[in-house]
Amino acid sequence: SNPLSPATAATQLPVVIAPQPSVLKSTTSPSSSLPITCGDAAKVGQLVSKPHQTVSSEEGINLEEIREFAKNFKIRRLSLGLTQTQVGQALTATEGPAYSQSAICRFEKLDITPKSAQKLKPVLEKWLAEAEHWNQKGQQNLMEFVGGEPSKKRKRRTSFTPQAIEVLNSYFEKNSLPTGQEITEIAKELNYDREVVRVWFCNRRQTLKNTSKINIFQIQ
Amino acid sequence: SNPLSPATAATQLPVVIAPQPSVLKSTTSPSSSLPITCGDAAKVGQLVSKPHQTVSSEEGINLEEIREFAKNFKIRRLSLGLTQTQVGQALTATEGPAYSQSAICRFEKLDITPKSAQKLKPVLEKWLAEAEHWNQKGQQNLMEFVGGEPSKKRKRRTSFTPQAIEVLNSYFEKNSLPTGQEITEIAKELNYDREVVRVWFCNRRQTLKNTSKINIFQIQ
DNA sequence: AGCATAAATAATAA
DNA sequence: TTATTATTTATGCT
Repeated sequence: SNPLSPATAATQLPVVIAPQPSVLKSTTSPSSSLPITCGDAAKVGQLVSKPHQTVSSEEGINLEEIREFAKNFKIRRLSLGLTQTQVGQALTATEGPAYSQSAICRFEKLDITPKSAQKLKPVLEKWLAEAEHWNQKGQQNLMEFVGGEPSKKRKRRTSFTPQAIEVLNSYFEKNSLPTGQEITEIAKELNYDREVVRVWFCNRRQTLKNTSKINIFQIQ
Repeated sequence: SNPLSPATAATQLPVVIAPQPSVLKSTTSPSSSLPITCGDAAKVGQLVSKPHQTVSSEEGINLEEIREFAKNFKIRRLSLGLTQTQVGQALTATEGPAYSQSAICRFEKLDITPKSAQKLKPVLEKWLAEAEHWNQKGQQNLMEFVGGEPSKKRKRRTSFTPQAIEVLNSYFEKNSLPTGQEITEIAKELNYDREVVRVWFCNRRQTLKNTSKINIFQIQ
């Protein structure tokens, strides 16, 4: 199976979120002493903080339920290793109109009206459950479901221009351990500091080492 | 009590992390087909991917156990709403020498030697358990334990005037990487917070990079 | 309704 | 490790 998920029966430390887990980011700041303007478009995050009003009067919406879901949604999303952007894009692809990163963000923060939240909740719930289902079958399946690149590598930090990197890489391919003389020449050609080029090769070798984690013979 | 933790008995959707949760970020890219140079200082992330070697031969270290812990550590940390920086700072305060954000990052990514990981694991385990304990008693207690501000609010988003942006851009054109001294002067001239100006340059460099990246065909 | 981008967080070159 | 870049999240705005 997935090399990232070996055959050990269960996690050694089963992660069970505490009965009353904290909000991931204390975004719904409880210390906010601003008066709740329960006017035309009060947000869930505001309403739910009112102790006795857990059900939106007009709509018959269980705000408490939504709040719990929003909280759990974030944790489950993170457990799957997904970003708000990924969720938004995937939803846009599968569910129809458009779900921007902003929309996911605002849902998680409950910075939306109860009506919007109520509408969005089942969509997210269904999608997340499906995503978790695919994840069971391996990370690759999840990423396929999400629609992102299966293994989009994080771009390496660099202060070099793309052109320079291309040249450096071509040199590196030929010889990953250039001599001092060669380094000097490359630096001159690219018009970079010699020391910078030397360090680039060091880090490049380092990266190679660190990224060559997977045994090529190990078919998942 | 805490307005964030109302009296509802339990979470409606108890978040139980799946038996085999995925790594949060797919950092250990499985597609890498580079040969493993099992040299002097193989990292846990490297070693653990070798199917039959779950125990480091020399050290008697259970790599699989460490990997599971690292994975769960991240999820549990996020569930508590803590950042790597917070963990590092708190550990530095309570446990002694120094645990930087980078150190936590590297542990979670297992970009460290088994020996280091083995040494760090119990420290993190103990600390995290304690943090979870305090969290049970309310978010405030957790934040107190962590030592950070109870509810550090996100800075309000700054709106630059068009004039200010014009000036900033002209500076950026001349030098996209101003020194601390220069930043201070620019901030003073424009009457903006120094930090705000610094971040503006960071983001501006980012934007430039992202837009100039479009025409790169590095399709392998 | 969502884009553009400021701010915050994580990863990594030095 | 430490500074800085890369990435993600959050929000001002229209």
